[in-house]
Amino acid sequence: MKKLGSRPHPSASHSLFQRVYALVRRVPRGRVVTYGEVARALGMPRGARTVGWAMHACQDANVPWHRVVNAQGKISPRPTACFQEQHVRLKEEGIRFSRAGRIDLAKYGWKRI
DNA sequence: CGTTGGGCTCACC
DNA sequence: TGGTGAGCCCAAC
Repeated sequence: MKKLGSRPHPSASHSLFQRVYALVRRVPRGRVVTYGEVARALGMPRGARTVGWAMHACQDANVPWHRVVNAQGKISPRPTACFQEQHVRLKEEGIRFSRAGRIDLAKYGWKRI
């Protein structure tokens, strides 16, 4: 018997990436979610890295990629310029960063995910 | 059709 | 608070 684990949509017409984008699009201004939360919401409890890669590949301007941070409440470090852009965008939305560069997920985390 | 690697996470020091 | 190290998933090659 093969057990494939929890798959929300065995016959998803859209790719996983598209489902990631659809979910992230719902994150409201001034709120953030973590890669792991998005992954779990889509039925992949351990697919956080895949979500990260999906965001990396995202070219849809309607997807607020900057509202996705890591489980520590920090912007995932990467050698590209969008690292700083993410910080700027979040601050513009009113999100506060601790001196260590962390976001209070209890306060700014999107509760509806 | 096997490998690779990425905006990750979690469990431990 | 910070650093490792080992899993994990999926699209690209």
